[in-house]
Amino acid sequence: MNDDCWVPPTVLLAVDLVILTLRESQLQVLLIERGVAPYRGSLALPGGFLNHDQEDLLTAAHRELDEEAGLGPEELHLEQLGVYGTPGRDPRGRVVSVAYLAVTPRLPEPVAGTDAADAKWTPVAHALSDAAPLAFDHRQILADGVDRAREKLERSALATAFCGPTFTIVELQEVYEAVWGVRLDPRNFYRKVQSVDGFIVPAGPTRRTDGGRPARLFKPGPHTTLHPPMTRPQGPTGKEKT
Amino acid sequence: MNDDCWVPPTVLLAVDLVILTLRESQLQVLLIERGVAPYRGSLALPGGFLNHDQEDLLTAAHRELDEEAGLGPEELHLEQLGVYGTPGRDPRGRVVSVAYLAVTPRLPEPVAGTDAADAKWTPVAHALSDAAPLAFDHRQILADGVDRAREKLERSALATAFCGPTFTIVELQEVYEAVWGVRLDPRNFYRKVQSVDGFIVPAGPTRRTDGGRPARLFKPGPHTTLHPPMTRPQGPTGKEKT
DNA sequence: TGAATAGTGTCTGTGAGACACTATTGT
DNA sequence: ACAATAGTGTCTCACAGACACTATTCA
Repeated sequence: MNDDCWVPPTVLLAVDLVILTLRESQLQVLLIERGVAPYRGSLALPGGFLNHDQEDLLTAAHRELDEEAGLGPEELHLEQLGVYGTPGRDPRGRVVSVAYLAVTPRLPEPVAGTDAADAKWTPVAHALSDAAPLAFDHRQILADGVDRAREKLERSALATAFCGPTFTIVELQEVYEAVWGVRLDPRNFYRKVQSVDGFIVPAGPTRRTDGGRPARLFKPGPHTTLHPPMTRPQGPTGKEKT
Repeated sequence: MNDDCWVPPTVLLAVDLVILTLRESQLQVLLIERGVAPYRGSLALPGGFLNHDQEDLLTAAHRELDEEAGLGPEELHLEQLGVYGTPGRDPRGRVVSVAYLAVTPRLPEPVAGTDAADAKWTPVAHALSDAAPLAFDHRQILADGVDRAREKLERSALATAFCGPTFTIVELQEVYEAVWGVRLDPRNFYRKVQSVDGFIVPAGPTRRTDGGRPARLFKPGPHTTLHPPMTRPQGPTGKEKT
């Protein structure tokens, strides 16, 4: 089957980042407008090729995160999402891309003067719609990333990664509502989230709001996996397979 | 940051397969004994490099599955597990490997006369122990694969992929017990599994056993996601993070 | 005082787990 | 008849969801 002189083919390796945050109660993703061909002018996920032959994948992801979004590696949730390597997905040749999922609490204005200052926060619903066709197969990658985030909210403390160092329970609820695309009962959520062992712990006193009773502040607890898990109402949001 | 003449580095791309099955009520994995350096003589997951420049990743995984395990693509659960690309993981150079998880119901004897006839079913517990050091980072890949399987048993109909076209409920229970490493109450499991909508449906009459009442036969139902999910007893099996 | 938001009490239905019990086979 | 395995009934406890109610702030 193999020639004696057969050598395995090589491919170009890239990383792509799905960077999610919550802005204006909406799930948003960081997109950049491509300045070079291919797909020049289209929106795309931040990403790029490995810098050199010995660069680790996760290191490369962090480097791109810093270059294109100005976000350092401190306390930033970063998780491998999958590999996208269909031949023809990139017109430049055989490019295999490793996608990473990142979640950030911060609300920096459209990212300061960085390498790619044309980075824009975009509502996920819009980025996935037909109105804004993304470059390459980035729409699929984004969809997979959002799906992953939805699942991880159930069994992990990922939701706190959307919030600042301290947060109110209502803020946490907004994360669940935005990512899952559902409405939750505040009273039941209030007790449920506190009954999960090690999920959140009280932090400091209270925070004033628009004119109601001030809310208690919490910070992430010691556990990253939730027992019992948060239960997502079965709804039209999660794609059901028949 | 980039030279004008900078070109992105290329890497070698491989696929590795975690092929799980149930034999003698144990979760077992298909391993091959390497005939060539590096790690000659060690046990390793089946896998190999891309055949050519335009081969799709999933296609390559199916090809290796066929070559090394004699398993065709028919009705075989195959799912991307992750990418393993740490520099130095392969002494031959920069090799990035895409791992796939496969689950098979069949119990072919140690695989017929195929390309790699030294493929062996090995209990996962043994393969993960220090007694049988696997080549490369395959121990980590295997551990990740088993973890993924454990999670998927909860929310998907993956368990039926371990069984033949028809199966009894006790057989299905043995899958859960072996993969999760727990004991379940047969009576509660019996009703639970039937209450999950579209998980399993009756098939044919009954199957005789060693000397008790014959069991009804079932086959996989139309749904691949389980509502509500099967609940795994919290135990020392699933790694808890603190 | 009233609007607004935070937080509590309590009921009800569903489902998990425990386990006594019945049903159907081989020897 | 008895052992062995399949399948049913039923109780109890925990928890999700619904929702009335209390608490604390600002205007």
